[in-house]
Amino acid sequence: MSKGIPKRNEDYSLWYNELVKKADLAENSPVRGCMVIKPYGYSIWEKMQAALDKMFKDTGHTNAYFPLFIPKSFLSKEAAHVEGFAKECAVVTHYRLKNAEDGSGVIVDPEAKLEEELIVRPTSETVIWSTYKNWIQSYRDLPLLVNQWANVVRWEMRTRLFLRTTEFLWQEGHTAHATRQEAIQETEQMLDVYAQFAEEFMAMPVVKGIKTPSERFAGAEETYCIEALMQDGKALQAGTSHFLGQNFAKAFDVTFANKEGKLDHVWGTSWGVSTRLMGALIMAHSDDEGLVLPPKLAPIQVVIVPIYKGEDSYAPIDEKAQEIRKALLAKGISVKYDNRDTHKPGFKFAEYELKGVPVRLALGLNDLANNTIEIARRDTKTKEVFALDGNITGKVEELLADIQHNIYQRALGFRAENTTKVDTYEEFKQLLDSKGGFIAAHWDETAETEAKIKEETKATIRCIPLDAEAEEGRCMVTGKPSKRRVLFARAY
RNA sequence: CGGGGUGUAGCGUAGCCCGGUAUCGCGCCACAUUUGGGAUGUGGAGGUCGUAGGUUCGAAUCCUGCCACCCCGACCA
Repeated sequence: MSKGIPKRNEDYSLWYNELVKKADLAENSPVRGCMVIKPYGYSIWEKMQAALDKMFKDTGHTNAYFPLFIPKSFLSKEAAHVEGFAKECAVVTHYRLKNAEDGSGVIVDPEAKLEEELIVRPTSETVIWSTYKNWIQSYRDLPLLVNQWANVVRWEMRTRLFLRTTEFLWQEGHTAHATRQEAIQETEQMLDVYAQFAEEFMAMPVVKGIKTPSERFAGAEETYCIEALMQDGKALQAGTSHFLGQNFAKAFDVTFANKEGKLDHVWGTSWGVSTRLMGALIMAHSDDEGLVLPPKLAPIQVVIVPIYKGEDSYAPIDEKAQEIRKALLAKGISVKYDNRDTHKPGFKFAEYELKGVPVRLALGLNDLANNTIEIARRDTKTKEVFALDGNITGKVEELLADIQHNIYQRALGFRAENTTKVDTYEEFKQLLDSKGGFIAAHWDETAETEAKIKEETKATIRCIPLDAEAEEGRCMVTGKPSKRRVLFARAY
């Protein structure tokens, strides 16, 4: 491992790419746009999964698994849906390889052509709704609350580790309801779950809002989202929850008999977050020394580094360190005791900073003599000497909680500083090119104006915030009346 | 998918213009001395120069196709 990573303020995207690789989160695979998620990176994803999965279960959902392949014909059932995904689908056309006759290797066997091509799922609405048709007959079968953890493939033109990969991991919830109102409530509930997860676990503040019609999910009647602000002033869509209306139910003819015995189409929702959250997590908190992980998602919450001179001094230090390690483990804290004698302490310090371990304990001969331990925290990079006759596990628990809180507050402060109200288009453009961030401005609610702004400034309407206050104003571009401000930003 | 750039050991690179089988640093292995912020010395291992062709007596070097990565556009979780 070479020393250091590029500086954030010199080249943000280079900093990001190098950090992902140097911190052992992921690397590129031989196939364009696909990544290998390395054990350390995957551990973080597993923690995210565990927390989200519990939240889904707590709100009444259960997991299931639907197939990777979708018959091509399914994609054409919901018009807007095809429109949205057709351009980025991977297609399976054959099922067999054979040795080339000239010995040059394997080739696709032309005789093994599929009658109907299979699409590698870009999302699962179509397979799932075609299945739901058989699962739902009566209002007694509703609501149907299912989630799946899966991989999906979207043939994106331009990819970036975690932020946009050809294949990515995600969860997709797909629910069916008897009434419009209930489906909308579900959509909103899951948006709240995402927002709560982002803020509580990722320590990342988000804005809850609604997408404009042009940014809406293909096949949805309404798309809700959570939007986060990254350190370079760009926005990142961190999760979406869609109210599908009866679109998919109609496309796949999913009906139910209501209490009056009348047939009606069911109302649907779908909602998802992906490994893109890893990118959000990295960009929300990390610095020039490496990752800064929120304690609630850090695979290693505490690292203990023994510092000794010669074999003789190791035994007593080891004994004390083991004792502390066990005490922390007993409190449910994940601890790594790094007693490798192949690396010096300074090397280890730098390495755990790169990997974002929230708390570091260093224990040496001086500490043994004084009955103390050195405690360093990653978020502020400060150190203190703690007397071991105090409650070390309590101290660490407190510190972990404080770090979690502190990085959230820091990100919240950053967002506040980088959210600006703007009333003129000139000011808007100027701000985008200087500090960026979220810009709250009036808009005339037309797709034309939205497109014009996007074309001229590359900024998009991230969302119409749910908590946007009613405020009479005039569209900054056309001067037409507007009832509230919407949130603009350049985005990932 | 269009424009630009890059690809040499695990990582970062020199060599390429002006063809003669590869430089340096980090890392790796062994031993010794080290260990409170990325250790030092000595010795050693590791490369079909992204890939497939072509030109040539000879290709990392020149030409062509392909693959991947980075940047800019169009597309997007």
